[in-house]
Amino acid sequence: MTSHTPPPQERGRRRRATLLTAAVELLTQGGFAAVTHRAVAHRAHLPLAATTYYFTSRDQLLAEAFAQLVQTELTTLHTWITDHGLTALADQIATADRHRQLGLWELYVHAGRDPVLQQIARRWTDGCVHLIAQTLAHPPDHPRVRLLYTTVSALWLEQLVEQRPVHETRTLLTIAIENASPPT
Amino acid sequence: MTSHTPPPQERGRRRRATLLTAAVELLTQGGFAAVTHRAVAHRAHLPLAATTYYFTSRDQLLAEAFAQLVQTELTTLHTWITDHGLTALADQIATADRHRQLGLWELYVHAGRDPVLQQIARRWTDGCVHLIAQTLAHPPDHPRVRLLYTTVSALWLEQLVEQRPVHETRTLLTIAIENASPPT
DNA sequence: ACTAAACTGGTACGAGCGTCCCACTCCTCC
DNA sequence: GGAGGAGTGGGACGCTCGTACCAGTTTAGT
Repeated sequence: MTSHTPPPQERGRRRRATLLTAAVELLTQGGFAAVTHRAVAHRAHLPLAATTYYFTSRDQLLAEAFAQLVQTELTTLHTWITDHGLTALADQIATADRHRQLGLWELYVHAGRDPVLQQIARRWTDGCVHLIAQTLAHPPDHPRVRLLYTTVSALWLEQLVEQRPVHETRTLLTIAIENASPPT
Repeated sequence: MTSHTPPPQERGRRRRATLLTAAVELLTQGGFAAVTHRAVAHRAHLPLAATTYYFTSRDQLLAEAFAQLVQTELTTLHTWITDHGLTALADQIATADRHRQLGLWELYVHAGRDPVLQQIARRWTDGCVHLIAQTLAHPPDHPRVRLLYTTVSALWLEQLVEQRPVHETRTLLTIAIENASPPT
């Protein structure tokens, strides 16, 4: 199994999914280095060899975990924004599972060194931009939308890493959204 | 030597510095995981045991390397901005050593999991904000300055990781700077 | 000149890693 | 119901890692 062809049997597919979930969980808890074959297998309650049976290499496992993480994160963000609006994002950032987010960013930065991951990283950015454009009812390729996303993501990362008081982030976020909504 | 007291002898201090430089270089080339005792020692042309003699642990070595990296990066940025101005930053980002920058960001994200590194990360942000405030002749605690820094850093990271066309980054950067300079 | 501390460098240890191997069992399809 | 592929799981290999050890050498202070 060199490429990614899903296992033909039902149980195999389930096992593969279990491993992937375990990998994502480990990634979001201990970051990057925590995703080892043994740790994944142990967490999934499967023997070690299952990891190499369903994934050709650790890199492939990580890439798929990243893709899945991005996917779920996008849908989570989508429902949150439609429910609470953009400005309340600061609270979402403060509330959300820190380690999960850190794992996501860790992989994002790592994507700079790996073309496969880079593609997934772009998909993430595009997804977020699309999401914001939808919320603001702007065309998705509008530079201001693009800029707003960039700013929001940076605020997010900064809050995540440096853990400054939340109200600062909220203030900055408000200004950023104002900037993105030019005189109508 | 549990804490960080500089070696009393001249040669010792030189060796310690050599090791630190080697660690920074490795960090900027292979990222994070590349900074092992053996790799550092080999690069510094010193025996393995020198690393554990001058640094209590790998964590300490990494922390000091991060601090040094932040320091030099800040001064580099300072001279570049005073020479070429803020808008030309996009070119700087495109020109600069990608791996070096990636290493820096890698550690930045990792700082979210480590209080010691977190402090250094804050110092970095504060330094950059101070720098931008100086350039724009604004008070350093002005929210717009703070926001501009955040946006710039995000553009920087995005360009670094996703490697999109540079002119996009330049466009966004220009808008961001406009936003930060309100109607005077 | 002598002593104590700083320093040196080769080596060893135990652990964890990715990956591979292989005898075995189960399932599916003819 | 038998063959063959899919799946299973225990173990092993070769490697690198952080760290510790220690006999020896250099240096600084008296």
